[in-house]
Amino acid sequence: MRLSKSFFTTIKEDVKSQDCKSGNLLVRSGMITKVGSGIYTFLPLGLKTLNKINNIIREEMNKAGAEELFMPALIPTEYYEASGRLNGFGSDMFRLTDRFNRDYALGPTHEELFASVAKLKIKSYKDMPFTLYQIQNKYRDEMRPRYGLIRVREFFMKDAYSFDKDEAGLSLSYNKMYEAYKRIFDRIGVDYKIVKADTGTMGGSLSEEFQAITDIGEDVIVYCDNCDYASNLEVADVYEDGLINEEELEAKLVETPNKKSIKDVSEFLNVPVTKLVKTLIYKVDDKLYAVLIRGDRELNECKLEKALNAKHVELASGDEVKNNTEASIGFVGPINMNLPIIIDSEVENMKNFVVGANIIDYHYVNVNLKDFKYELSTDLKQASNGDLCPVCGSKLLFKKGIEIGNTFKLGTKYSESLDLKYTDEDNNLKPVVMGSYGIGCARIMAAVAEQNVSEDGTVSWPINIAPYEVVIIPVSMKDEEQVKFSSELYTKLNDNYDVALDDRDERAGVKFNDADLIGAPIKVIVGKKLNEGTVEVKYLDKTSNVDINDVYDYVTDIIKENK
RNA sequence: CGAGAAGUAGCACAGCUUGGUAGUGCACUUGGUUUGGGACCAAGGGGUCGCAGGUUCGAAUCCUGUCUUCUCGACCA
Repeated sequence: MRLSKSFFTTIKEDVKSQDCKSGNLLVRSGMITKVGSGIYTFLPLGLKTLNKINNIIREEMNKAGAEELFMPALIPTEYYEASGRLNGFGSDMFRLTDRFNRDYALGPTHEELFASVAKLKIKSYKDMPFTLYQIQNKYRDEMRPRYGLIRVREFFMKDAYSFDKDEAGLSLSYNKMYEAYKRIFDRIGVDYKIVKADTGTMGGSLSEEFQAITDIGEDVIVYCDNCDYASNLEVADVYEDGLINEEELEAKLVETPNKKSIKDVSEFLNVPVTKLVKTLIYKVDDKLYAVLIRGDRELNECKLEKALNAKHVELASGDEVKNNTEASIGFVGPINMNLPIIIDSEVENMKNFVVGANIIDYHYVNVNLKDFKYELSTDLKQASNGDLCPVCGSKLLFKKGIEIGNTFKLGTKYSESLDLKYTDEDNNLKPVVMGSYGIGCARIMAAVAEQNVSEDGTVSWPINIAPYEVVIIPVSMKDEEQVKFSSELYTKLNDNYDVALDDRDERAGVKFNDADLIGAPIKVIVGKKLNEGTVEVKYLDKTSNVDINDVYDYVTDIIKENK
């Protein structure tokens, strides 16, 4: 593209409307522009990158045997009624009515429609497996859109579903998508980690997320450098201390005046915090529970929610604790507790520990499991700094990530609620076994930008998704030789590559700055040294003087090597 | 949804307290000088001050309502 003839517009200063580096860069470089809260237009430059991302996704999906289709965003609400999710989405779903007062939604997700499409084909076990996908807009009425393209209300998503007759088939389909996802993200050039993730309230047996590593990530990922272990914090396992071999003593009441915190009690009684067990009163869907966990641990609310199959959990207020136990915060404990008790599995391995006495200003020491009854023991620990890898025992590391992809073994949850069944070899009706696979297309763009923005607010795009692979800059448009050479090189390169020729009648500084803003990985600067027979080629941070007869090969070699 | 803040030219802002008919920088137009990292000088163009109502001789400014946007929190298949 000749920039003089292009819809190309950049903004010199930071924009106030953006709250992160990538949003600022994307707006300043003229790739996107904001229309409303969480709603964006993709300008020609931005659409080039988005299309490149989408093409890579398409190529790899097709290679993996998935077939593309296209569904509407405007969906009659009957589809969501049938699956029972109309209320589940609540106000996250954009709803509207037509002129006859019929109800519609802007689809937040398309499980229902995929299932109804699959029904067209699936009658017998012989009709599977197959995988369908689309790249389409999704609509979610987010409470608070933010971070440029990262949390928006209308967004592009590649969603795919696999349909199999059994778990074994699902595993094969799943692995194909998993491998395709790795190739997609590798080709795009995003820095990512694959982590174990929450299977949510939707059930399903395995969920893995592809997380782009950035500081503005909304998820925390936990990983190990020594082995492959990586997990979303929500479900991260922690290395658990084993059974303590101690003779069980008799529980004893001790006075601990005004010692409420774990630290205070530990110091006052002179016992290590790992000998303490704290009792947290949680409100789980309006029902109160006492939850026990070792003194130095934090509780993972996501795990608690799952363990109790609850919709919402929160710590009970001070008043709620007072009104429902014999004590107040700091002194509640499992003995003489009238609320149901849940314990973290690690507590099972402890002996002679300290707990609140359920009497203000008292604790029990030498407490053992036999001293109280509990309903459930399960892993409730939040991984935190200093914890060890549950697989190899090395130190766990933490980073923030943005979810850019998700692969999920859904199983039969949806096929059952959506009545998607087939006849098997023995003439029995069985639910189809499904997998779901999503990618946030434009979110990748934001994540990559976030990862590659430099201090001065410019960017260098990975070559496979750069809007332009090469920018050619004739330094002076008054120099006929520069103009001529640039134009010839442009014509030659542009046949096979995506090239911008900055033939605008601008000062060199303006062109250099704009080139940095649009982030072309290769810059060819045609300047003074042209009459000595060389031009400058800048790739990443390296600048080389290249003979004008070799430039074409030099540039094409860089592209070929890095694609 | 709770708490807070802001809407004035394409962008970033001042003016508002103390009402008198709109301003600065960038961008834009024209002319000139410049020309390897966002040039300079000069002259211009562009705004029903978010919207609606009220007070007043007179409202960007005061009052009421409303819409939108942003920040923090809660929420997030």
